[in-house]
Parts: sequence; C-alpha cells; structure tokens
Amino acid sequence: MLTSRATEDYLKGIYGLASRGEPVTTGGLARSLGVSSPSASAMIKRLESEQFLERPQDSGLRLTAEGQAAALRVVRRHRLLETFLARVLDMAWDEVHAEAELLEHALSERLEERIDTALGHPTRDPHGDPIPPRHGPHHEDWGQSLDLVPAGVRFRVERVCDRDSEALRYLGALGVVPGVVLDVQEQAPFAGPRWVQVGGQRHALSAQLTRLLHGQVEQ
Amino acid sequence: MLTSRATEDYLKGIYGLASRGEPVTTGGLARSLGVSSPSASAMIKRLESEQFLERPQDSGLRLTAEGQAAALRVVRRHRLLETFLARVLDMAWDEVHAEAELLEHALSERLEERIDTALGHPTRDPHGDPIPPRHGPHHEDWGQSLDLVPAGVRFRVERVCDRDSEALRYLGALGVVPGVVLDVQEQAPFAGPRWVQVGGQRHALSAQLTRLLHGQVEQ
DNA sequence: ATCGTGATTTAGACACGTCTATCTTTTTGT
DNA sequence: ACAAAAAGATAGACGTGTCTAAATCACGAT
Repeated sequence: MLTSRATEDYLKGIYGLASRGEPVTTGGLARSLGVSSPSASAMIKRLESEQFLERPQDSGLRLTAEGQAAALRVVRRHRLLETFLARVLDMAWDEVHAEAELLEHALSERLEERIDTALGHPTRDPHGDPIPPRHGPHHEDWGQSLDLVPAGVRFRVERVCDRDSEALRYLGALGVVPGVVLDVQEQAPFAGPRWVQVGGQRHALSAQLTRLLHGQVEQ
Repeated sequence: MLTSRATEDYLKGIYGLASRGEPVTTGGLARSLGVSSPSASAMIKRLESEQFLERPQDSGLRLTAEGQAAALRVVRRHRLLETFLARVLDMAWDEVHAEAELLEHALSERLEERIDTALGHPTRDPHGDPIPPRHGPHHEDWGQSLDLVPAGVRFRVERVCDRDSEALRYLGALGVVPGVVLDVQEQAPFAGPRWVQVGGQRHALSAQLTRLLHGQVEQ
C-alpha cells in the first residue's frame, strides 16, 4: 500500500502503454519512463513481488487487479490536477501536464476529494482524457486516431495526447481541441500532410500531429 | 541547487528553529524532524559540504546566505500553499499545514507564481505567519507570546503556531484567530490557566495554548 | 541446426537517506 | 578537579532506485 514516487510512475507508465494498446515490455517501459532497461527490469521484479504486476505465461506483463487500482488512483490524481490547474489557475493546456506530473505524487486523498468537489466531479481533463472515478469501473475509450480516418468525413475530436506540449500549443492555436468537429479532407501525396477544415480555416496536419488526435467519425 | 525533499525539510527545520530563537543543534533538529541524531548528523555534514550550512567557531549551526535563501524558498511555498488551500479550496486552518507539507516539495516556480498572483500577493498565511517575498528581505516578527503578557491589557493576536492541529481547531472554535483582540485577564493560581475574553466570552487557556499565541499588546 | 540480433536479466557499483549500536567529546554537578 | 550525564560523531547495515558492462535468452534467417 506504500507506493513510492517511482512505484507510482512505473504503474502509471504500465497503465499508459496498456491503455494505448501497446505491448508492455521491459524495454518499452524503460523508454517511456526514460530509464535504462536494467532499472525497469529491477522495478518490474519488485512490482511483481508486491503483487502489482503479473506475468501470465508468455504474454508479457499485466497489472493485477491491485496494480490496476493503484495505477488508476495515480491517473485520477493526474487528470484531476490537470483539470484544476487549467480551470482554477488558468493554466494553458500545454502546461498542465508537466505540473500535474510533479503534484500527483503529493496529493492526499482529502485534497483529491476537495478538488473533485470544487470542480463538480469532472469526467474529462483538458485534453479530453477521461478521469477515472474514485470507485467503480473506468474505460479509456480512444475512439479512432485521425490518421486512420478517410477523407470526406466529419471527425469529432475527443482526445488530444498531452505528451508533446509544443504540439498542444500549436493545435490549440489552430482551434483543434476536444469537442471540435473537423472536416477531414484529402491527404497530400507521398505520405504528405492531411488537410482538415476547422472554423472556416484549412490546415495541413502532419502525420505526427494527426496521430495525436483521437475521436469519432460523425454521422 | 538540486534540493531533494529531505534537504528541503532539513533547511526548513533549521530555519524554523533559528527563527523561533531556539538553538540549532543536532539533537534539536533531529527531534523537530522526527529522525535519529545520527541521521541529522549525517545530513548536517552534507549540508555543510554543499555550502548551505556553516559552523562558526563554537556557536552551533548557522545557515549560509545560500542556505537561508533556499530555506526561505521552501517556507514561501509552504505558506503560499496554506493560504491557497484555505482561500480557494475552503480548507480549515488546522488542515492546511499537513497538506502544504506534502505539496511544498512538488511546486514549480511557475505554479508558485500563478498561485501568488491568483491570491493577490498575500503577505500572511492563515495562521498569521508572514510569507517571504520571492526577492528581498524577510522578517519573522513573532511579537510577544501570550504566556508572557501581564493581566489587564488588550492583546492583538497576530500569529498562531500551526504545528498542533488539535489546538488550532479548538482555538478556531473559540474565535481566537489572527487579527482578533483579546482582553487578557488574571491567571488562575498555581500555574493555572490564563483567562481571556474574546467576543463577549470568557475562556480559560492553558499554558500549552497561550504559548502558541503571538501578537502585540495594544495601547 | 546454428548463427546473429535484439531483448532481457544479472552483476556490481553508486548515491541518498535512514536506522541501531558504539564510541568520543563536551557539559555539568559535586 | 573529576566523575557522571548529555550531546554528537562514527561505524556498519539496510532499502530504494539508478547506472554501465557483461551475460543470457529467444527467435528468425540462412
């Protein structure tokens, strides 16, 4: 039950990989956390011995129920904090991720509840990521990634990956935020940019950007 | 310049002792931080080697200018957070200390500034403790302790020690908060309680409580 | 079947911060 | 002035989390 800062980071990292459908491997985890493979390997062993992680025969790594719950507690704190910082302290959506990353490990349950209440029990953070409830089930519905959507449809942006704050700033300036509906147009030849129309403006989005956008095709 | 959590706690502890006029000793510091003497001894050595602390010949320990600045940064964050939690999240004044203790180590400079601005650059936290400015000099004016004040005077409460949250809750219920003026009355015999009048009510305060109250004699 | 490549683990070291048990030094009381 | 007591420092160990370098494992291709 005593989850250190590092433990929480690893659990969150594992949850993140799994929720995006990526395989959870030692190397992948190490890369996503910015540590060496041996470090990840050692921590994985610790997490296994603490029953947070299991290794079903030959299918990589999986969080146990306890591990999943612990990871969701961290994710909940992270996303609540992002929402709080954006709404109450007027922080830009490209800044809140880094701040929440620091604060999430220092948030008491009491303060978490206060924030949740003050915000009226929000269900999405500023990037559209769903906030896990304190109790009960949680789904990470990613919808479709924009880079897999055909031309000619309308696309409702639901989530924008919060990792790359540069990209967030750019997309925000373009008005591409959760809730917005894009007209998806042609893709320029030779793996060129994807044209979209939003708010009367036409923009060319590189694949690097369209991969960050998730949502639903409308109609 | 890389101040770990423990380093910050020690610096704050040293600053706290010194500001209350208590001698800064290995044992006293260990007691005030809840660690063993050898732990404090080891950390003191580290702080000396990092130029945060010096040992003038035979006069205990003293923060260097750099150590003082680092300690004040932590104290500033702590008191800003207390103020923020009380004002924005309606936390009771007996709860904010413990929360700020956790958060103060995870507050970026950017967020510190946001909070300071959002609060309109407050100068006192909910317990009346002065908030160090980001730049420039800082004074911890403690005024007088109520347990040294004679009967028959009016006493303006300026600061209430935030360590004992039980005591804070009790004093708050009595209306004894910074800014309030007490009529100081007689002390009951044999080191008995001190009688004070506030808001038309007479209350008997034990020495344990009057020691927590600092302020100015009026008129 | 084995060779090479890439992923993973082991080995060994280090930094930080803590502890208990044991000196050593300083202060204090008589 | 000297013994007792208190305070402080050292020694040695442990836990956590990190690293690099080396060994091992797994697996596809020849």
